[in-house]
Amino acid sequence: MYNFKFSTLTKGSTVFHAVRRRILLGEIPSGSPLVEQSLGREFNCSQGTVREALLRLQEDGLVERRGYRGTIVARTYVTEAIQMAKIRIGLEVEGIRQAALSFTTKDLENVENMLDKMEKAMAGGDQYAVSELDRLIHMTIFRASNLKALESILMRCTLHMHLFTFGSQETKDLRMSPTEAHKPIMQALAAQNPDQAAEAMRDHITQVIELWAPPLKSALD
Amino acid sequence: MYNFKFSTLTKGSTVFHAVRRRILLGEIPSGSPLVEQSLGREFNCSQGTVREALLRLQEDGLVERRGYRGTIVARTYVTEAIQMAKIRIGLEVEGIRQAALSFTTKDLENVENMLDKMEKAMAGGDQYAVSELDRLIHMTIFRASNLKALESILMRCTLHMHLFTFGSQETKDLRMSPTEAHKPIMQALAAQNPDQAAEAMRDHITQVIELWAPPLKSALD
DNA sequence: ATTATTCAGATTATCGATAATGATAATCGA
DNA sequence: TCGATTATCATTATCGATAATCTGAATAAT
Repeated sequence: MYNFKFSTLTKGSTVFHAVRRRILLGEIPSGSPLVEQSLGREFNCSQGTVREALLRLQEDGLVERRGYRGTIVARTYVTEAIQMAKIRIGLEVEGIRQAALSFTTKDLENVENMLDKMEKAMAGGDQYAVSELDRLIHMTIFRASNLKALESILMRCTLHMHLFTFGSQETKDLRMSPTEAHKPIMQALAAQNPDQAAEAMRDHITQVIELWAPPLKSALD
Repeated sequence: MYNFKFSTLTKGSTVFHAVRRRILLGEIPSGSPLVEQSLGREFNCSQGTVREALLRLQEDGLVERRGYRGTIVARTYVTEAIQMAKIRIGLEVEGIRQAALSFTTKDLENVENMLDKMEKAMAGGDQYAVSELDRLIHMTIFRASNLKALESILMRCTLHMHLFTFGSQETKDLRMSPTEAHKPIMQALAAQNPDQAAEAMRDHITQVIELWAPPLKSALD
């Protein structure tokens, strides 16, 4: 009993997240092969389960599947990253504009909570948790815009930018506080002011790009 | 010998294309369930093979997979279709700008050839072939821009718009000649003129939206 | 020397069967 | 009657084994 509903990690999900984590941390460099059978052995599951995870990673743009010639970690190029950034800005700015109107106190609390966790993760030096929480916050806000079909595109762009950033430069440890960085956004959401929220979001993303991916900055007129 | 490399539809690919076709023709309406086992029986393949096809359809945004609760044909909403259209325009306009510089005579011939096939398909009343060839032409041009990672996003947007259009209104048979409709684009590509090509592409897509999806038109400032 | 051919290995693709899950209907005890 | 529990059913998730395909190296033919 106790229908605890810690449902829910299917095994495929576990593999998906584990491999995703490795890729995003750069533990498996771009272009490296991902072999279904050996991953299956490593995670104690069948090849088919790994295959499902790889298909989902492909959906996120993190791997390239090339039929009988194997699966590799996706590669990134600056020209592509620029377009990804443009799409991301367009989506998040328009998204928060919609979201601002329907954002509830509960939603705000929810995001505050994530920001707290993010602070702690940063204090603890858990780089991966930090970036995951950041994505979670942005996706949570975007979700409130009710543009479900766009979520996967947004996620793809965000992940591509992450991959590009980590692939092209070393990690910087100096970062401003997440709470501080997201404050204007939170204020605009609390005020339910769409224009203010849109501007805050645009500024925020632009700042992040400036800090983490200078090569992209110049392309964003 | 003759390594003809009609390589080759894997069985999963066959199922993928067959189901994709049905969805795009509206033979399976939005929201309908797609059951792995019964599709497997129908196509004489195993459930796992169907599953792979469904995962790929999800990547294209044509189906929603909901874990143990089944897979359904994707639904569309006007707010989402608007954003998809914006992304599509942004991508194709920027893409053809790049493509114009590297477009070869051979590429041009290739597209001309597709336009011929498209004329014939239209004469023969093969609506699906027409739309597939149109997508193929646009993707071929975009591919020349060397933005590979963006191709799946563009495809997704295009397919979403198709689904939205077919789901929300009846088929119109009156259409202008494909060759005519794409002429300004072809001329600009032949002249290798990026700005002209970009403008031609923007006009073309706008016209298509005006003709096929009026609800989207007003949202494109 | 260059081009075909063959062959071994590595890897993905497919299969058929079984387990796990979620939704709903049936049952039972207060 | 009502709420909670259990059984049933449709469907997806997973497995282990086998088939199909690709790559590259060794070999043969021109």
